[in-house]
Amino acid sequence: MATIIDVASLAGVSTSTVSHVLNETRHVEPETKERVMHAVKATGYRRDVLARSMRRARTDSIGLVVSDAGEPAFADMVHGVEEAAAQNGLSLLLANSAEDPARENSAVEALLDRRVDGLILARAAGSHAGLLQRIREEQKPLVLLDRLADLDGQDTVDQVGVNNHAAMKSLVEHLTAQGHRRILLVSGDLRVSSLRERYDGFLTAMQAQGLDAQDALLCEGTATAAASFDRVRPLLADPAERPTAILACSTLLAAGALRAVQREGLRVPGDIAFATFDGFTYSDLFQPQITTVRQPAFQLGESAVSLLLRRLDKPSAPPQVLRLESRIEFRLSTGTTS
Amino acid sequence: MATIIDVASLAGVSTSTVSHVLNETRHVEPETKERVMHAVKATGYRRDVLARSMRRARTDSIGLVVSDAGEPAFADMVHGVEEAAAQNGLSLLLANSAEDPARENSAVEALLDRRVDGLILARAAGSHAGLLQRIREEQKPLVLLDRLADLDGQDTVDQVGVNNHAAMKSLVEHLTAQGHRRILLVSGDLRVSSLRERYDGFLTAMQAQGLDAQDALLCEGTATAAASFDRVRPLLADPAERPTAILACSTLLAAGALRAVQREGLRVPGDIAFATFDGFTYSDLFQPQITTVRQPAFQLGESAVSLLLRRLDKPSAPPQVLRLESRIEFRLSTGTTS
DNA sequence: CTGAAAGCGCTTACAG
DNA sequence: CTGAAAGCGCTTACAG
Repeated sequence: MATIIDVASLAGVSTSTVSHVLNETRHVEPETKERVMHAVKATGYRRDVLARSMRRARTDSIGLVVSDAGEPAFADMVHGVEEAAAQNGLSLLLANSAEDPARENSAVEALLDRRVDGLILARAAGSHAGLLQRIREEQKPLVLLDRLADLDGQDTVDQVGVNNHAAMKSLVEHLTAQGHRRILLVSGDLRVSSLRERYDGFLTAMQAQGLDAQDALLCEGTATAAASFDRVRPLLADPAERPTAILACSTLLAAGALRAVQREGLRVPGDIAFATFDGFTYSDLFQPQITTVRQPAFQLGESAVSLLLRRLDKPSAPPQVLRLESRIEFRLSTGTTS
Repeated sequence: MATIIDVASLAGVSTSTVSHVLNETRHVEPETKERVMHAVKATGYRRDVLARSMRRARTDSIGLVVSDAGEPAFADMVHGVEEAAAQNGLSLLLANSAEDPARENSAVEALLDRRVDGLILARAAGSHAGLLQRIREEQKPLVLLDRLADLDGQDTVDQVGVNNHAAMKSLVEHLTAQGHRRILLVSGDLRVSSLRERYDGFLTAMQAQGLDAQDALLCEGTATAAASFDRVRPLLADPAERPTAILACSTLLAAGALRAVQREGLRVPGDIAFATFDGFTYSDLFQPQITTVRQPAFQLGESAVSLLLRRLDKPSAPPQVLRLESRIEFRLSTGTTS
């Protein structure tokens, strides 16, 4: 491989000049510049990214750690991040914590070791409190994605998520407008900020409708489809007691709850209404057609990169919290009996 | 940040010794070794990955370029690659070509520039012929994933995909056993090896059943759900002429075809049978329940990393072609009328 | 068993 | 407008 020395000697200039031409970092006589560019072509020279990064503050790469690479919503976020990164000439280093805080920590350390210019994190449930502190002490630009930090009023970190409260409010209003009073919320692991927000939003919205928490059935802490199934099924047994609507806070939880509904021989929406966050692919093609709060996952990823670029540009700018709007796809599962 | 010099002087040894202790690359007196390790702790020293990579042949990173990061099957492959890479201490650089050969080329160049130890490629439809040649001339270890190369009998590159022929054969036999003769194949872009294999497998299997190509309806070249819809719908209009079964070769194609079926007011499987490759999430929870050839996408990703590691270990080993088996989920969409 | 020193391929003050 | 040279933080022959 040709080095900058080869180019310099072929062009009859110093390596400084070659470097400055390549980086456009100081004025070079047009004629000299052209000689350099010719030498670059002739030698097939390609700048060594590693050597370059070692000298500069930047590596032109960013790191992304997601909590569950297997979930479609996160896959879409990854997609969005990749797209935006590539468009800005940044390479993307991807890691998956699989909801394991220890893996999350080592993934972050590996990325810090590789000197990524910045980090985007969709943290694991139960993410270690020290992690953000650690990244801060490394002074590494950071953007939280989807799973945000509750920084007691202080926005000390850039974040982008969806407006869970608003979406939940619309959903609850939609259900109560149709007479539903006993609504089962399958809320999942409340250490996850997005799930916590949906949970809080639910309670607030119910209260606003004059329904207190007594009216609500709450399944907290369920983290898997199997757990969701196990928790939901017993609640459906007694026709007099059972909820008239189920609201699942993630795809996994929805899958478990829906299976419970089917195992109990109930029909959606005939016997029970059903809605979910995130949801299933191509919902409109299948029965039951399920009302779904669809996150703009791809855009979340893109926005995370935007925030990061802004932070790289202006390290001291005030932190920004972005809330994108989810779109609610109303379908027959919460409509009148078909 | 502490450097190796800080560690060396604190331990009272040379940087060589520190380096050798850290890399376990030559014998060091136990006592000396301990002094070094203490100094490492005391200084909070972390080896600079960039400087290290510059001196060594390896960067402990691999590059993955997928053709469509938005597709669930590819997302699962990414997941599998990440998992296996992390387990082997490799960082993963991810890029998406979005089925654009030009983007694919620049993604590969970016990864080569970053000196990844090896590349895993799920190539774009219409991938430039020169790409593999280019990677070979860089002598960069390469594994093809899912979208394999037809190397006229010569296996000159490591590859891992699924056994498309066998899966297609089972599917066709399943359909013909139920009396289907007019089967519509929505086959997609035949430049994509996996789709080509499914197409070829279909023709072979039909022939083996004594059905010639005349009996088959073939939709080639459709690359999107919309194209699939447009091509399929007219074929369903005439009850006397229409196929009795539809076989889609990807999720996207299935979505378009299924929409066409529904728009024509046909019922699955009452009016027409339906099966697909890849398919939809949680198919068992929804109607119609669609018979699906499920790729072991995660394992494909893992296997690609295995092949790459093997290649890194033994650069001159004979290339290996891995074919994993797909699992066919038989469901009501190809069963008797429900 | 260990060290002094060259060198990987760049960037960037410093000097003119 | 350009160049000589230091230096980024390591690894690794070479030497003893």
